[in-house]
Amino acid sequence: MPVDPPETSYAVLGLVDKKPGASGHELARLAERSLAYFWPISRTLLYREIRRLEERGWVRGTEVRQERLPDRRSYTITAEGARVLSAWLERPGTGSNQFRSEFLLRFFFSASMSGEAMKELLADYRRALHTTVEELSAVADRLASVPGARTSRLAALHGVRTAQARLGWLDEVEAELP
Amino acid sequence: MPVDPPETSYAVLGLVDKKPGASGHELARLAERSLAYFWPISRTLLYREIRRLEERGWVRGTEVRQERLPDRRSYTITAEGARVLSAWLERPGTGSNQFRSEFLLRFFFSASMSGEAMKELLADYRRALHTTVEELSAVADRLASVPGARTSRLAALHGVRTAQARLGWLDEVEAELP
DNA sequence: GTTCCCATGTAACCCGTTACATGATTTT
DNA sequence: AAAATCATGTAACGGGTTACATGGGAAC
Repeated sequence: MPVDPPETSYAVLGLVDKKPGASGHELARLAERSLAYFWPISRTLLYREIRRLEERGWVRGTEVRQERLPDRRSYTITAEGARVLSAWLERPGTGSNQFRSEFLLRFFFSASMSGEAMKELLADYRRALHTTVEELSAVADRLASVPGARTSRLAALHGVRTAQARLGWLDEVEAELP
Repeated sequence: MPVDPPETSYAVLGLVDKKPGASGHELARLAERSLAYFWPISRTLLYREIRRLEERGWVRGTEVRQERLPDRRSYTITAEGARVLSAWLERPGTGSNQFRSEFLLRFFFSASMSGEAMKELLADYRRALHTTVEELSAVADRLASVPGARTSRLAALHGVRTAQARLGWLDEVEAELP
């Protein structure tokens, strides 16, 4: 275990804090519906992080026997975990944004591409952006009527605005290309 | 060496193709000025990739003795490398976009943040976006007068439009928050 | 005399992904 | 009979980062 936990640890800690008593399975589903758009955490990684949080004493897990369903481990944040989470939130971040776009990589080298491949490249990107706009708009709309979900809704809106701007960029590009 | 090369291999291959005869050092600088915004490649990683491209026979490196400056290795794409690069460009991509925003992660959990920390979080983000807009606008402007740099210029513009949209989002957020 | 540029690497680390594994219960 | 849901993991891999290393020439 590294001395300095990765940001993902705080992400999972935050999830446990947000949904006390949740199981790994439930946290994974929550992550998939929320964090996934700006901080993806695969199921396997999430289980590993939970284990580490428990080792550090930031969350406590208790075995819960269930009748029909398989047994589950239920997690709650500890007092120390809450302190650590709060300290992380107050501390200014590094502002790191990692962004890797396969589309832009191909587009950057597209000079020697055939016209057909170029058209497909742009069309695929447009489709993907369109899907994003629809998905995230739906999320934002749903969250509009959920109390206490303001930042979640705004985070979704961040994705919507980003995708919309890129659709606009695509229009600019297609107007310019032959 | 894995059977299937990572996208970064093609990125470096593309760079060698774009700038024949360049050294690792030069390629690293080129990557820093161009790819870095949407496909960052650290210097160390780039040197490793070049070596692998050479092992695969996609680029050929020749030692160049220099007088005043240290010796350098100059790289050129091979016929097979050109075929592979072209095939990669024609082949439809997976459309993968990896995006991880430390800002959004903190923002998502900002419910329990102090007002001060919240203000700082937003201010930092605004500053970073502002810097991006200025940097990339300058790049795009410069490339406007460079022949054959259309896609490079448009790639920069993609970043500008994205950052502008996020600044607009910040306005929305600040209008809504107390 | 310190700092910047050229130039190329090695070593260690670890975060995150993918594939594999198991098994009961409920729904279609 | 098949597929989805609940539930939790292990193992292997590798892409990418960071720190460390060296050394000459030029510029300030």
